[in-house]
Amino acid sequence: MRQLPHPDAKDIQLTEVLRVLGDPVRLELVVKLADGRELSCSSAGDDLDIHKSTLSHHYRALREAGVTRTRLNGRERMLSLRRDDLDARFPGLINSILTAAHPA
Amino acid sequence: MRQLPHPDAKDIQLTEVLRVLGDPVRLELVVKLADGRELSCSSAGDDLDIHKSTLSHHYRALREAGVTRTRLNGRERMLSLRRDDLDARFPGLINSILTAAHPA
DNA sequence: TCCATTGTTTGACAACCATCCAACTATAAG
DNA sequence: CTTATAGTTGGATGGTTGTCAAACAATGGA
Repeated sequence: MRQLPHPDAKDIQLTEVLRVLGDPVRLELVVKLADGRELSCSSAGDDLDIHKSTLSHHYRALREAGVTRTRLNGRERMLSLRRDDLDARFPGLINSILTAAHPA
Repeated sequence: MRQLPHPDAKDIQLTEVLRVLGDPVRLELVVKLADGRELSCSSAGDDLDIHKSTLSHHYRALREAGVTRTRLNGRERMLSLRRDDLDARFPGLINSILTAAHPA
């Protein structure tokens, strides 16, 4: 498995995006990726008191919904937000969600 | 029961809104309310092939999440989208969701 | 008063979900 | 080669969810 499967941008489903983001843990993870950085799985979840396997399931849900992209990098997996793809498909959506979620 | 309980605008939670809208049936219902009309429960669900009790549960979920308002009117219940409240709390969110969901 | 209409509630049920734990894979480092 | 690191996978579990069906409540009309 050299690469992880990601849905094409055109196949990203709105209800899937909303469903996946309708979980506090996953929304928090996405907020952490909002600034465009790539984060490893461990650094993305390091201040959440959640078992690593649970986080792994969340990462998969986010990836399969098309919300995040996962890049293999040695023994790490770098997560990033698929902002361009999401913006192209659902203009303004991610922005307004992140604005709403951002405590500042 | 003269009035149904609705959350205050300030108590509407983002994850609840996203979770509730992350269901195809409920999203469809909200799309139908997008133009600002009030719809009775039966007219809102008349072209969906779903049992009326199931729809009733969806209506409650939408109302309790703060997405819709339900007004008692005789033996009907009139549904409407709480667009102002949602817009005030999460600027642009409902708009971008409706735009994304709109088939045209 | 009786009946039709509108919608809710309760129960049942299968499916799904978030979580933890233990075992596993794969890569990097020594 | 051996060990440590980064994540995943599969099982188990308890809780939630979407659905239908049947019974119920409330209103309006005949």
